[in-house]
Amino acid sequence: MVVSVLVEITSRNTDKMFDYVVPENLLEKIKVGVRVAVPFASRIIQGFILEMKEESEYQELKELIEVIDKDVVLTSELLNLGQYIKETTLATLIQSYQVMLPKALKASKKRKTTIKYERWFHLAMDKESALNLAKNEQQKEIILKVDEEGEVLYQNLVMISPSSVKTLVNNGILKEEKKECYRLAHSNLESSFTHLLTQEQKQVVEKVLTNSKRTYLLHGVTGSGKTEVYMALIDEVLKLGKTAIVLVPEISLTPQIIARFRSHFGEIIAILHSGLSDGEKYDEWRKISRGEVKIVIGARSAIFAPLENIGIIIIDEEHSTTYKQENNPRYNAIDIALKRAKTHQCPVVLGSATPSLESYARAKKGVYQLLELPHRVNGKQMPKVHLIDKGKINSKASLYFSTILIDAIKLRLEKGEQSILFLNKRGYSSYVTCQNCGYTEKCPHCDITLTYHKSSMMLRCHYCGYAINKKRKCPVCHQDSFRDLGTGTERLEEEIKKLFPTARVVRMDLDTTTSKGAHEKMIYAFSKHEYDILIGTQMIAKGLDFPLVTLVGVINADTSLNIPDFRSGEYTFQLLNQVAGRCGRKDLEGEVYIQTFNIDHYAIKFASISDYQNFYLYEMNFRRQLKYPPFYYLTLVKVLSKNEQKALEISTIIAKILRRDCRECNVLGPSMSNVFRINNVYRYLVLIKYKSEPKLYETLEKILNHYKTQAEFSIEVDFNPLFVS
DNA sequence: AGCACGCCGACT
DNA sequence: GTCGGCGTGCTC
Repeated sequence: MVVSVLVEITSRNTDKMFDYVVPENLLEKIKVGVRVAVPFASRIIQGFILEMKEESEYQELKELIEVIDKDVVLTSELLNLGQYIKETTLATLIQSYQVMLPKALKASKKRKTTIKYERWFHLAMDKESALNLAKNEQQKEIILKVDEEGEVLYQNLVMISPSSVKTLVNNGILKEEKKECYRLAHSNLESSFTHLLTQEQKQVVEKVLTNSKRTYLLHGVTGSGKTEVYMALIDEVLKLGKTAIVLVPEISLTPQIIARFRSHFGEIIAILHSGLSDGEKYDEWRKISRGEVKIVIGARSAIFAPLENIGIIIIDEEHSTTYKQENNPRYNAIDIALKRAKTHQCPVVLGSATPSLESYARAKKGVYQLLELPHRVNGKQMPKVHLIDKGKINSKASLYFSTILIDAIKLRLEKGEQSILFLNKRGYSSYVTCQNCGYTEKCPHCDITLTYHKSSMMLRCHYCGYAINKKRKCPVCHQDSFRDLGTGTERLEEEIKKLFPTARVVRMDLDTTTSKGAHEKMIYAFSKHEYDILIGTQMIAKGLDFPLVTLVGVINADTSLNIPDFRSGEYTFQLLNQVAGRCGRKDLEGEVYIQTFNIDHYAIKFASISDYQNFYLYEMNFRRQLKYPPFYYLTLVKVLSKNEQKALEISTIIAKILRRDCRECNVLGPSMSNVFRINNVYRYLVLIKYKSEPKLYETLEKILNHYKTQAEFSIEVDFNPLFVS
């Protein structure tokens, strides 16, 4: 017997099958989809069995060394899915498989994450004989305890005497048994979820149930109760004996959401999120793989959960950019969902208050079926939004807050209500500039200014992590005239504390949430009204639900508007909508204040009146004129090199080949990327626009294979990229 | 990816 | 004369 093995080496050069002879003693263990150890060149490596056959064309076969798994890790569905990922993203096949599995199942030189075992002890004989054999009081105590409970964990015996336990086992009185166990810290949050659906929600659920092979776009305003709809749908799916996958953006996978699902569905859920350790993720994965759970909730990669018999796939906040993986394989979880749904003949529900233009356009064309939840469940109007022209702010109290916003916060403090202040920039200041000579502190490895973090007195590069202590004097003119320009959340916090010395303020951004559980603790404390004001970045925009929040302030709506990307308007609209949706969710009315220099910008205007329809029409018109998605497809080719000339040279050649071989494409560039140098690597971009281009994949694959042995530069291909700078 | 093989410069 | 630099090419 011969097996074809895909070796676990991340290189285009080795991304093919290698055949091995199966020795007699392993014949019983081999299966397609298990991991094996094989000799490869002069070492031993891991790989996956992808095929079994009687003979090989290759003459000098080596022998398989070991079969690692007892159970299949890549089911036949996942094997096909990996092929699909490779074909649609041009990643290597091995990358496509690796992305579907937990880290614990990946080959690595470092210490491996393994299955955790518990040590259980029981009596090897009856109580009386055991007691007769006992040599001392401690041994007797242990025997009595074990007899009483039948079976006892090691942890509960060591406190009596670890050495006695050992002796009893050695003398054959106690018997030890190792049992596999799962490590998972259970959330102890209670949930007040009530199960009654509104008429609107019921209709949506019924529509999905009538045709279970479609893709649905659920367009529901913030607070319209999309989660209740998801849960009701899953209830129905479970009744049919089927399973469900729910994807949510990582940052909205809050303890609140988890608690809601847990209290409704109990133990049949597996939850996959970045807060889990590798071991915990592996445990959750095994529960899924063994069919011990029926529902999987998780971020992007949960779409690969090895569930059987899937009855529905739900993708919440479907417009979220987190569903696209930004490194190889550059897949989009929505595409994977559609592919898996086809295999399982089940519906996909894409939910959002602000659907991506691509999805909404598909719904309008009838590719997806549109479902709408236009009202909030509490019967309340959407919060009132006030636009504040930053050009006209002349508040004496503060540089960053308009008087009207300060008054609004003050009012909330007096009424004992909570406020959320949003600023999409962390740190203290985004530039440190010398007022005397104009020198600005920049990262030595990247083309970017350094951000000042006051708490650590350091300047940091947000691209490569470079950090230095802040200097007192300008290194160029030696004057003591550094100024901090541009405001981040850190300075905002300082300012708020100055303005409202008695207010209890908490700041949530990447800097304050790195330690494990910090994020959870802050949310919990804020929900218990231990704070009056929550200041934060992007991470507070999604999913949070606090009944006492009646004010949302957007300090600077222009940060997302100014990113150099054709989707900046769409991102701004989505962000403002989401942030605004954080208030007025229960009985109290909410108000939103948005400070901006672009008070007439369409994205801000339409967001302020929650007018998705007109935003969509306006944005579509712009996309049509400039030949952007959803009217045209995009593919982005990046050429990276430490050698600036080389990057230019290769990207120029690639653009030329594409212009020659893909005549139906519009090839733009090469151009320098927005941040030209990151970590001393230069990047050139070639952007391809097309309605249909039959030869594009083939051409790009040829280019990748042609240059696969090159070490001086690398080429990255991104189909349907979300960021093109 | 890693490692061997291979062909040219500075050393015990 | 040898040690070792990293360029090229192969791995069932």
